[in-house]
Order: sequence, then C-alpha cells, then structure tokens
Amino acid sequence: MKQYDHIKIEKKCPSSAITLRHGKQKLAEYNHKRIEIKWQRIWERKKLYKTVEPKSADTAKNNKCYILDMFPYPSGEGLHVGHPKGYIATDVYSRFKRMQGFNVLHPMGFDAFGLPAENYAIKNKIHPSVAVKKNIKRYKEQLEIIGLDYDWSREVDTTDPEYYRWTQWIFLQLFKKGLAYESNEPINWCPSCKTGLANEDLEDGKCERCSSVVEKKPIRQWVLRITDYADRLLKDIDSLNWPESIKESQRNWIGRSEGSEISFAVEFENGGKPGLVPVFTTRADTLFGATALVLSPEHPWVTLAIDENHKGVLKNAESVGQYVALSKKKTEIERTDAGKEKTGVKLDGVWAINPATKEKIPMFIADYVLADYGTGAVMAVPAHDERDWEFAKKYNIPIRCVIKDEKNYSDTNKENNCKLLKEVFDLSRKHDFIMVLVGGMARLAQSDKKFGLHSDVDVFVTQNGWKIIEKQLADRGFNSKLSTGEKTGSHFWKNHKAFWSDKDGVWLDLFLLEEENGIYFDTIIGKKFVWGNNSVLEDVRVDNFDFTVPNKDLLNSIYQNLSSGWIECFTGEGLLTYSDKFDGLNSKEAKKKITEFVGGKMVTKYKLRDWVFSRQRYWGEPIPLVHCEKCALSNPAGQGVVAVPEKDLPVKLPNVKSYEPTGTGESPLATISKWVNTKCPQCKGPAKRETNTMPQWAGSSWYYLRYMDSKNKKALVDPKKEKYWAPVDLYVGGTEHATRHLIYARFWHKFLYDIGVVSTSEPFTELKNQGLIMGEDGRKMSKRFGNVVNPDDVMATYGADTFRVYEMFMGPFEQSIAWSTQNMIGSRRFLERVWKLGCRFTDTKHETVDRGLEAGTFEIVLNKTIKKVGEDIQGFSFNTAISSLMILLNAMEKTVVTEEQMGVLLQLLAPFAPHMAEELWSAMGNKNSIHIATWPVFDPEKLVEEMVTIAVQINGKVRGQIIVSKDSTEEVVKNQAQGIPEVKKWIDRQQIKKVIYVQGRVVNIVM
RNA sequence: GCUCGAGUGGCGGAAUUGGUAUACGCGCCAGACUUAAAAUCUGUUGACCGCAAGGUCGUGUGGGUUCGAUUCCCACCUCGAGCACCA
Repeated sequence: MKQYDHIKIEKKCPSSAITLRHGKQKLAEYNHKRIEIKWQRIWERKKLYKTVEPKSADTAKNNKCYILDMFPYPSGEGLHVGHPKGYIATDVYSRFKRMQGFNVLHPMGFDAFGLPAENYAIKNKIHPSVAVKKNIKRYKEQLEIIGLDYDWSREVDTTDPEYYRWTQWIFLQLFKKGLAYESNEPINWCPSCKTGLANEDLEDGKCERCSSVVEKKPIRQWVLRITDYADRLLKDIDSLNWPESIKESQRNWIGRSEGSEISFAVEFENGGKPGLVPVFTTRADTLFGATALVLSPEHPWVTLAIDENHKGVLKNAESVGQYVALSKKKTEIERTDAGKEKTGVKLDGVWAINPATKEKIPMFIADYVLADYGTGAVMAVPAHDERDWEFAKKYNIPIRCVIKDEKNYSDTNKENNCKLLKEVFDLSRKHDFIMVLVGGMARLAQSDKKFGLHSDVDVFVTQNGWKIIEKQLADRGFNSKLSTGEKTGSHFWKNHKAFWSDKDGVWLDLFLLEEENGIYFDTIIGKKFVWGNNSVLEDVRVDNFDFTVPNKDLLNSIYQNLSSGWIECFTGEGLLTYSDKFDGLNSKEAKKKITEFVGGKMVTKYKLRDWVFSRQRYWGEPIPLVHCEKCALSNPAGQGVVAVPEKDLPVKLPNVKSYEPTGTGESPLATISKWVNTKCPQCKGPAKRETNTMPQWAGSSWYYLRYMDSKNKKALVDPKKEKYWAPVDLYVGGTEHATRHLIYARFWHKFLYDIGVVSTSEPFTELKNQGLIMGEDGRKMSKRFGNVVNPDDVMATYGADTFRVYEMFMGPFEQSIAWSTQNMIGSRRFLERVWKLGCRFTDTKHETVDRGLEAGTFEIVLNKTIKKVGEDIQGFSFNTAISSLMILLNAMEKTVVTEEQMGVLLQLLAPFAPHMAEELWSAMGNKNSIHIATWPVFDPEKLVEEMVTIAVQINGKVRGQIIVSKDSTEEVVKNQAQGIPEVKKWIDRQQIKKVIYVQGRVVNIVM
C-alpha cells in the first residue's frame, strides 16, 4: 500500500473543530449529519481520494482501475434521487477496488455546451455562461453531500476554453485528414431550435430537445465522415463487454447491409433509350420476380424527366410532377409512417427492362422509396417483399413467386394447407369455377382421406403422360396405381399446380408446392401466368381443357378475396424457382450468381449517415476555421477554407449580450463583425471566421481522455499517462446514450487511435447501465407528475449513508424500480443496528451478548459473507451484497463478537456506508482511514459447516430432513434417511424402487 | 411488424452446471416495554382444507423431458425497452 503513504491520517488535525481520536472513544447516538460532514471535510483535507500515476514508467499496468461515470449535463433543475444511482454504484466499486490495492482513477466533470443549456438560458434570460456556472456549482454541492470518492482535482468542464481548445484541436485533425467536409445537402432542421440537427438528434422524426417536427432544409454545414468508420465501429462491437441491448442498438443504428447494385435499362415507348437506373437490393436472388421498377420522388431521373426541357417524354409528366411536389411538402413523419397506405404514380410512356428476364416492366415513383438510402430506386418484387407486395396489389403489378419456402413443410403446416386447399375448393364451387389439379395425387390422396378433397376437383393431370383424369374417376377415389405409374423414381413433382383460367389467358394462379412431407401453398395471384420452363407443366396447355369461364368481375373479386385473406407474401430465403437456369439454387448462392449474370456488383450499404456537425447556435465550441476569398482563388479545390493554426487555439467563443438564434441558417456569431473578421492565417489577407458551432456531443466524445491528464497545456493527454490509464475499465451510465454519445465517442476514439493519440482501439471495455428510479407512484420521476424526490431532503433527514445503502439495496442495478421512502427506512434501521453494535467496541471493553449462536457457526457465516460481498460488488449485485451484510449483522447480534470481527463487518460495509464505517473504525482506535485498509480475505476452510441438513424426498416431494456430518458416506446418509418416521410411514406402504443421493443436498426415495 | 429483456408472496426482490422455492428488506398480524402513542425488541406471515396430526396446490398459461423443473425443450399469453417503408 505504499502508494497511499501520503494520505495517512495524521494524529492531529489542524482544525480544532475536527480532532481525530486517540484510542477508543465513547460515541453518542447516531448523528448522521455530524459524522458525514466531518468525514467529508477530513477526506478532502487529507486528499484521501487523490489519484497519482506511479512515478516509474514500468509499473505494472494491471494494478490500475479506471472507473468512469457518464458526466452529467447540469440542468437548472438539479438532481433527483434517480441521478446518483450510477454514481453511488461506481463509488462503491471504486472504494472496493481501492481497498483491494488497485490504483483507482474515479473522476467527475461536467458537460455543458449545447442546446439544453442555451435554451434554458434564453428562457430564464441569463447568459448561458452564467447559468452554466451556477448549475455546475449546484450539481457539485449535491454530489458532494453523497460522500463520493471523486478526485475533483481532475474535474473537467467542456465549456472551459482550456478544455475546448482540445475539442477544437481534434476537429482540426479530422479536417486535415479529410474527415470533415462542408456540405449543402438538405438536412434535418428544427424550426423551434433554429438549427440543423444530426440524425442521432431525432426521436421519431422530432427534435430530441423540444419535440418539434423537423423539416428538411438545405443549409451550409460541416459534416464528419463517420461512415468511413462504420465498418470498424460495427465489427469491434463484438469485442465489447457491454449489455447486449446496447450492442444491438448500435448494430441496428449502423445498419450494415450487404447486397447488389444492379442496373435496369430504361426505354421509351418511342424507342429512345435514356440509359440505366441502378438499384440496390439485398435480394438479387429474387430478380426474376422483379415486376416493376420504383423510383423515389427525388430521384434525379425523375427530376430530369419532368423538367421543362424534357416535356413530352412522359405522357403523364404533369401528374408525376404533382406527386413529386406533394411528397416534398410532407414531413418526414408523414413520409416514413410504415402503417400508412402506399401511394405512387406510374410513369407513362416509359418502361424498364428486367435484366434477368428481359421483360418490359412498368416504372413508378412512390414515396415509400427513400431517396437517401441505397440508390434511391428499388426493383419491386411483390411476391417476396412486404412493401412491394402491398404496392403491387394496389397498382395491379404482377406478382411472381420465385422462391420456395423450405422451412414451411412441417406436419402442422400440412394440415393447415389442406384446410386452405379445402377453402379454395369451396370457393371454386361457390363461384362455379373449374378446379384443375396437376400432379401430386398420391400425396393429396393421403391428405384427402381426412378432408375429402378429391370430390371437389374437376380435372386432374398426372405425370403419366399428362393424362386428364375425369372427375368421375376422381370421385371414385385415388389409388396408387393411378397416381404413380412408377414407384421407383421420385413421383413427387417439384411443382404442382391448381388453377383457374379464362380463355383469354387471364389466370388466377395457385402454386402448390410439394415436398416429402406435405403439400402447401406457396403463393397465388398474378393476372398472367408465366410457365416455368423446367416444369412438367409445360405440356399442360390451356387448350387442353374446356372451361366454362365466369365473368372477369367475379374473377377479380375472388382475386381480392384471396389476396387479402390467406395468401401471404414470403420474405424468407429458400430455393429458387421459375428463375431459369438458377432454379434449385439456394438464395445465398443465387445472390452472387444472379448479380454476376446481369453484370451487377456486390456492395455494402449503411444506414448510418455522416455526422452533421455544425449548429447555427451560439452556445458551442466555435469551429476553428476561416474562410478566405483570396485563398479560394489561388486554390479552388480548398474552397478558401483555412484551418486556424494549432498555436492559436482555442478560438474563444466571444462573450456577447445577444445570442438568440437567427433562424436564417446562420449562427448568431455571424453578426459579431469584430469577431468574424479576422486575418487569414495563410495569406494574411482579410478573412471571415466560420460562425457555426459544434454540437452538444463534441465535448463528451473525448472527455474521458482528459481526466487522465486534465491540466496538460501542451497536449490533449500525455501519451505516457494515456498508456497507463487507458482504456476505461468500467463505464457506467444510462441507456439513453446508446446511439448518440457512445457511437460518437467510439468514432473519435478510433480516429485518435489512427493518428496515434491513444493506444487502444476502443475507449470503454466494460459498460453497465443503471435502471431508472421511478416515482413512488410508479411513473417516471418528473416535475409534471409532481413525484420528484429531492436527494438533498432525503439525505438531510436520513443521512447520505442510508441513502446510499438504500439505492444499492432496492433491487438489481440495471433494473428500474420505484422509489419508496418506507423501504428506505429499512436501510436506516440496518445502519442504526450496526451503529449500536459498533458502540459496544468503542468505550470500554466490548461486550456483545451471546444469544446462542456458536462461535464456530458464526465463523462460517463471517467467511461466507466476506466471499459473497466481494463477489457481489465485483459483479454489480449490490442488493445481494447488502442482504448478506444484513445476515451477518443478524448473526453478530446473537453471538460473542471479537473486535477483529467487528472490524471486518465495517470493512465490508465501508464501500456502501463510508461515513459510518469510517467513524466507527476510527472510534475503535484505528489510525488510518478504513477506505485504504486492506479488503478482508476469507478462509476457504471455513465456508462449510461440519453438520449439514439434507432434505429427504419421496418421489420428489420433501417429506423430512436429516442432519448428517458433511463427510458422511452415501450409504450412511441413505440409511439414515430411510430411518426417520416421516419417511417410514411412506416406505411401509410401498416398495422402494431407487434411492438417489445428491451430495450434501437431497435424498430422493423413488417408490 | 422485427429484435432484445422480463413474468416468483400483499410489495421490492433472492435462489438456475436441474436438487429443501419465497433468502434479505418492506408491510401486515400478535406479544413485550409505555398511562398512551411513536420508536425499539421478540415472534408469526405463499394459498387452500383440517380441531389437530397432516394433506393438496403453488415461480405467466398449456404441453414435454427427468427420480426431481423457477431452472432444460416446444407452443402460447402478458408487460417493458429499442428499432421501424433501410429494399
């Protein structure tokens, strides 16, 4: 423990108010206020929690432990009791680690740039810098009374120029590496906050801050190329010890999808060939089923087709134009509501060519196709995509099934399918259709016994020379002779078909697929049937049958009926069918082969967008760039954007009176000509500063690095210190940062890793999320519900130690639980009992009372507790750690306890109730702080009692118990078990079949 | 709709390489102390039947595997969280 020499508590305190006791002292009643303030002052004075790096460079790194809380954003409201839960947990953990001899880094700071602080300032008419100072002060006071072990000498504040100089520095490095670029693309614009926002700042298409519906607005902005890191951000998720839900959210957010880019040729009716439209698809295997090409309304091809110069290309350019205009007006929410009915407009006078089938297919525009994902155009495969399916039904696009569902052949399905088949037959009867079934009679005959299907079928075609079997024959029932000409070969046809048709060749298709274990419907519907050219059905032509055909309206109504009812679109993967030479391939292989076949390429796309990094607001880090017209002329590629030299950082945010957002797309900084007009660092001519500021998430994307070396004026962090402390061993905070802070920080960290500033590729190895504390009424704690509990009040009444113990005891750390003051009183009672017990050791000789608990048995309880508390703190199971401390206390109250044993209790309690533990520890005559005492070690020999209780079961039901020596042999235990009266009375009646003994646990007698 | 997580007394919760379900705490009830109350201490407390001995049921529901299932398997229901027209 050498490294802590400097914090040994001295014998005399400089302040007369606080003297350390020499020897044992008599203690008064438990007065939490006096004790807590006293020790907080002493700890601060003694710098008990100050962290120092080891002096020699070769100190083993495995002795360090960097424990980090997500630093708070100090709002005007102050903390409620839910906020400190995570801080208390890391405090318990870090105290435990310190006692175990680790060199602990447990810092704290404040994040205060950005919209919330600025909006608060505007609302309350206080300058943000003043409001932030005030809020930080309040937060810090609130945190201090909890008795947390932060090393405040390392505090960071993201709005401090000495801090944001390095935020700006990182931006410059990104800029130099080409990862920051200027753009004028339309982005999310919050009309209320009057600024552009990143995708991550939205919640359901609304501004995350003020819940206003965002608009798309083209403004000049700075953007960071986070997508360059998408692949690495995704891949490295696997290596992180994070909650699965957070990892899943990040994977989801990054949204990698592998697919193909395939071009569709476009042709005009008049013969013109305007070129190719590329689509992105993850399902190239379904290309043969692509029966339309759908473009987003913003697609450049559409824009071109409806502009003045190309009038006449589209026959319906006007209605197309109207649709495009309508889409533009819609908000993001209206456009992306998946529940709403799909709309679109067919492009008349033009068609696309399916590159696989070479068929002409219709073209549409529809707003369900997103402009900014993939290529802004999709191939519609109605049979195998829900959205296309829905769209196709509405606009009468052919639906063609090209994938067989392999998985769907279970017995239950077979039964269901037969029921469905029956339904179809009933339908055909009702509407006077003719039912034709092709092939598969053997199978059908079997199913038929149950459902009596055959009598409904009018015409059968078998494989034996494609004979048409008359209905009469069918009526007589099937036999194997009829259905299988030869028994050897496969008599299960790959595809079977039942269909209706009219003479015009308008078909209502029903595919019946059959495999070894059943028949089922694959898909139906399609106004025009295309024969697969591999099928046995090739020889079956409509001319072979003499149909009586109902009218088309009726056909249509059945079509509707069927399509809305039991027919489903199959979106899974399977084996290909009706796909020419690719038939029988599985989806996975087919994706590659078909892409290759049509000259496409395999590509990877991400949902993640580049990070819109500028805000048209005052309260943020100025972006350290200048715009110089002269430099733009001499070097057009650079567009006149010049980086502020590193030595001139920080570019300080000017202190101004008026900072309200302008709403013009310009930051309020633009109006401060004194600040804006500057000298170009390159050509020394006149230039203008960049007036956009950075988003709220900038400062928090790297703050954990600054704690390692918070005062460094020369570098963001000293590489030596970084090497020692990195990475953060344990990071604790709320789940709300899953797709914001935690992605941004990983991105910046990886960038800093690439340029050699940090030594690890990931910033946070382990992450834990605390569950919320709800109001006493079970609702989320909020001013609105009037159920907010103020921690200051709680601690004034019950004490910080009680508060801490309760928050850790209330339930599993990750779980949300409602606050209960009543339950908290239980924790207070526990501490009072510890106090009472402790007092017996402080004045004269200790005298706990023997109330019948044997010393040996107690030893075992004590050792078990040492083991369990250590394991539970390590595993963040604080509730069970405290529960076992309660069990220990219960035992201590029933036996004679030694001073040393009392000390162990205090040490185990110290992380949870640091003030009380310290007070009693000190009062018992210890000179050094309990928080730097060595964590107790348990004796493995003393974990099991000599005599163990074993349950005796009869047929698995507990009937009695026996107490045996822990070393008893199996035979002895079994015999003893059969000897007890509760068991005897059962045994007497019946024969014993078997006796099972589980070592030290249970005997089960089977009758 | 998709993904993930969770369903245990009056309440928060404990226990899962399958082995005495309800630890610990809260509340309730009874007793001690008190003129009384609060506080504190002691004891009881899963449900049902029974005077009792004792028995039956019981970890969301229904099945299954097993000598034995809160724990494993299948199907379903409910709640919570996240994502959601991403082709």
